[in-house]
Amino acid sequence: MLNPSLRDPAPIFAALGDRTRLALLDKLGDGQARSIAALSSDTALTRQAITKHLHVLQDAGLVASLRVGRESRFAARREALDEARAYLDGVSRQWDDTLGRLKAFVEDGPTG
Amino acid sequence: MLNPSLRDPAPIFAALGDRTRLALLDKLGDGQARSIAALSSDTALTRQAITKHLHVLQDAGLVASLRVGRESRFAARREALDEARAYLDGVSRQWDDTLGRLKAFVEDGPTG
DNA sequence: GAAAAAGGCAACCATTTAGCTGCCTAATTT
DNA sequence: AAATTAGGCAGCTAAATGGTTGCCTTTTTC
Repeated sequence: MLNPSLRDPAPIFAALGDRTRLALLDKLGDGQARSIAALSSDTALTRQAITKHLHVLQDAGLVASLRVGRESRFAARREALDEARAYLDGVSRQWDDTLGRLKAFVEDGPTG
Repeated sequence: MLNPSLRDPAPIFAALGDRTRLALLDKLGDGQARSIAALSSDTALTRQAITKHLHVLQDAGLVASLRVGRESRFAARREALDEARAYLDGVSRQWDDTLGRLKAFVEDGPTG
């Protein structure tokens, strides 16, 4: 098995697998915590749709939220992102060792 | 906007967002091309389920297939993986610059 | 040439997902 | 205290997802 890491990275990738959510992470990328209203303005989607996406990101650990007065502020979290990166780096490292055979697949047809 | 890369990385992440598919990529990680039958053995799932997953991976560019005689051989592809890695690295680099503010969010509450 | 192995195709089902609307509560603002 | 703003909660719908079974074609093998 490749990555014997403790958590299953699939939910993190699943959370990243949506344009709207990637855009939200992009907005939060400056480190500012933002309210749902702030994150919903300048989108075509409704506040509730954005709220759902934020919860998906939060369940995956990619953002954290904090209630402040009447608003809920969301901010990006490094940890889950780093898990995803570490996983992909592990896969990439494994594939590095076998590039020759992959090349052979393309040029000469599969050998396995 | 963060990554002005040509393709939308969301479909790649979506393809990675499933345990079964990550396991398939893991199996293909040694560079050997494998038939659907080979990839379906030792799974609890049916051949057809595995076939569907392989097509999801193929649509995302993470694997390539080649018909050889009566079998379809699948092999891992670097390109899509590298796109995903490059995207996450870009996000990570952006977040690096703002770690101080993220820290402040955790310790002192959000400031935005 | 018959049997077995590999796999494509289609239909079906249950669950999840992505979005909406409507309504209610809780803070702020005026 | 009334109006506004932020957002939670519930219910609904359409489409996508993950899985199944059944059947057919093609290629090997015996």
